[in-house]
Amino acid sequence: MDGATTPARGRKRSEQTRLAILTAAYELTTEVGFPEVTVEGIAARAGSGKQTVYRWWPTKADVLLEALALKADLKISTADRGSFDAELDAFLRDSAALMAFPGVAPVLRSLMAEAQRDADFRRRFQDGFLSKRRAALETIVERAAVRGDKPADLTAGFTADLVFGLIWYRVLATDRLLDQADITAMRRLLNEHTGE
Amino acid sequence: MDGATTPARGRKRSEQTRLAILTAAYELTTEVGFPEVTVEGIAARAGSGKQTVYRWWPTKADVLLEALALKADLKISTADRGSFDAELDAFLRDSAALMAFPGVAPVLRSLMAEAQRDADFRRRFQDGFLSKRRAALETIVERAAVRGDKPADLTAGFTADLVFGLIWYRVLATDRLLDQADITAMRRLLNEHTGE
Amino acid sequence: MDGATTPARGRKRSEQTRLAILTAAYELTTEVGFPEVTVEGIAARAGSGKQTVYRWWPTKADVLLEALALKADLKISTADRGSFDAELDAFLRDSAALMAFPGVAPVLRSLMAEAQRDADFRRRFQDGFLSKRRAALETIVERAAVRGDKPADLTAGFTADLVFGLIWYRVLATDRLLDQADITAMRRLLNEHTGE
Amino acid sequence: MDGATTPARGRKRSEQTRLAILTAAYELTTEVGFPEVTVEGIAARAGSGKQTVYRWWPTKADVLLEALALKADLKISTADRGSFDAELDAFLRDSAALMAFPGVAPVLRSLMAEAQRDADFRRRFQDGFLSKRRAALETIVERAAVRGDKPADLTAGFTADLVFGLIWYRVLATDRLLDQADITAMRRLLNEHTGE
DNA sequence: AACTAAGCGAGACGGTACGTCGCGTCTTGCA
DNA sequence: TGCAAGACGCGACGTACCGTCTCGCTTAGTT
Repeated sequence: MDGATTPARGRKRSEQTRLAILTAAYELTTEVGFPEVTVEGIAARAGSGKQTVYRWWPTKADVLLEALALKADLKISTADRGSFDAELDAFLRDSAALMAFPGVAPVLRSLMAEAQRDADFRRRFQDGFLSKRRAALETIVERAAVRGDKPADLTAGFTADLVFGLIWYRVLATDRLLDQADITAMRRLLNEHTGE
Repeated sequence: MDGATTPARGRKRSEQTRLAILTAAYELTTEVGFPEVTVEGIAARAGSGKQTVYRWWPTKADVLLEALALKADLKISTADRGSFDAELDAFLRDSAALMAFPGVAPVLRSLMAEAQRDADFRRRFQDGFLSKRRAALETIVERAAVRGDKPADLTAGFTADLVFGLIWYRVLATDRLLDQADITAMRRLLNEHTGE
Repeated sequence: MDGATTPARGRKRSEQTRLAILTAAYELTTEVGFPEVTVEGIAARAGSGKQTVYRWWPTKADVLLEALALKADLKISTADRGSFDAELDAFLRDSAALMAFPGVAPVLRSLMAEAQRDADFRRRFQDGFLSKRRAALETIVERAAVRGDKPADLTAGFTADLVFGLIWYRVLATDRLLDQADITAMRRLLNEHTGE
Repeated sequence: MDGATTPARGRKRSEQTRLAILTAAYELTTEVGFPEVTVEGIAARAGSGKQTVYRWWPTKADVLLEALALKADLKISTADRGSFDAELDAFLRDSAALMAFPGVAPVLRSLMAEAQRDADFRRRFQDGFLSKRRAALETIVERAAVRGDKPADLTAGFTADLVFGLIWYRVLATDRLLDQADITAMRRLLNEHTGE
């Protein structure tokens, strides 16, 4: 119900243009870097008018946030793997793989940067990206709690802060991404006193 | 010795102007937020010319980086407190206090954001801020290793990534700062298997 | 035919803004003098953006050159009056009247000065103003030649140099404009040996 | 008397620096054109400080006005040659020669342009250059009046306006200098009705 | 088939800040 | 006191994008 939202008169939104804009934004960002990307530049490369960009996205960061979903596989498996450690391992591997996907790390760094500058986008970035990933990890921790193999004194929230803290700090403040050693160290740290 | 530096001809740099610019930049940032701060605005409030700002700092972020040292006490105690846990506790308290200092959290968020946009500033931010704090924490971990109360399988680098990851992720991605519970949780996590 | 000109897409140029800019430029020049006029000032008074000025005119001198055509009647009568002397008289009176029109003398002095500084504007000033007036005077001389009452050994070009030389030298190097005595002297000089 | 004007204490003005500045100004003007010449540029080329330029000359145009006297022979012969025509001929040849001297025409055009922009310099340019040459020509005309071979109805002033008008209009508004034909035409014009 | 919305590419518009340039003034230390 | 060096306050430059606003055209329903 509530389907009475005006029966959609006039010309329909062009899906082709939408994709052209998202692609242009993503490519431009990888080529010249986010700060050099302009709405004018996106529109020019996409062969669209500026107005068309502004009609559907409030800022260029929002274009990129949507482009990310188009370009990279953002799905994280939260399937039950029998043990907390196995699921944590899968989660960390998935996250590392996402970061290693071409163009993803620079885009995410730019979006996190933009979230510091624009409070409105910050909220959209949290809702559209950050909290989805957080929810996945918290699901794993909570399932471990039910199952009984969760480290005794870790809350889901603190665990998420730790894990995402590591991932983000690496990409934002250092020039290294997560490697196998990091994943191993994190698993050992979070598992060692499980049974205590 | 070392006398090869030109004997300083011409008018000397005005220390008064330097302080006025740093103060103006810091105040403006707390008042209107970093993105709204302009070099023109800084110069206007400081009663200086734009050129004077550009003569000594490459970007407004660099002004703010230097202003931070002026406004906030950036010293972290790395004094030997007898145990790893005591020193970690002091470090975390110091860090939490710094973040809670008026204006510091917004400024640091802005500088980290800027470091994502400007590769040159990124390096200056790392050298002038990030690596100094990292070095302090690594000192603590290494002293613990010598002393023998360091958690067995933690390297200094990974420990730093974990600790700073938590601190930065909190301020960048959430709206909460470190509290006593976080400090306790982190200490317990890093100490529990010390003797194992 | 001649339809090869692109069919004019996008928003059209605002005639209202064009007039506002021309008027602002002319008024500012009479109020504070050409060197104190800035493109910023013109745009501000016209209520336009600087870019709009730069989009249509290469320099502030070009704005003024066009404003001149708007503000002052630049038409010179070259109608056949029966005799060279009568037409020369009319031409000199018209020229003196133009120079006496409010604001015109300062504007023309400024444009001639600018033509010395900027070789590109020099050409536009010649094409858009100087050679038009020259052509008018040369028309008069050539008609006199046909009619037979032209001073024997004066070419059209030299006559133009003499007449415009007098007019311009007066306004540029002295502080007096042409008066009736000057017009009489010039007519006598150029007519006396007509029949010889 | 009045010799009590302080016996000149302190270091004396450096004649070497004065010449270096005048030469630098003249050369720069011929090389890059007056508008591109800056006081900073003059000082840099002369190996002096900006302050030294400002101490002795109010504007760069004044430097150039003085440099002109240094670089070009500004003397005009007003010697009695027996007839008005002979003296006029000499005057016109001298003037044409001056204009043809390397660098002089561009410099004079620039100074005349500057005189339109700066009322104070205008006066100094008139006193230091224009009226000197005018005086020379008026001397010739007045001597002719005494001698009795002056064109009957020409005043000295109007004659000067005509002659200088021609010379200046040519250099300011056209791209041709005076040639032999012009001199001949002018002589014929001003002499033909001498005996009437 | 005609009418009425909307979407669209194009591009002009009012703004605002950029980073640079040159102005003319003011130390600073040496001659 | 003159001078070279050079920092300073100031203000305009011409450019780049911002986000908004026509403009004429295209694409769909709705009458």
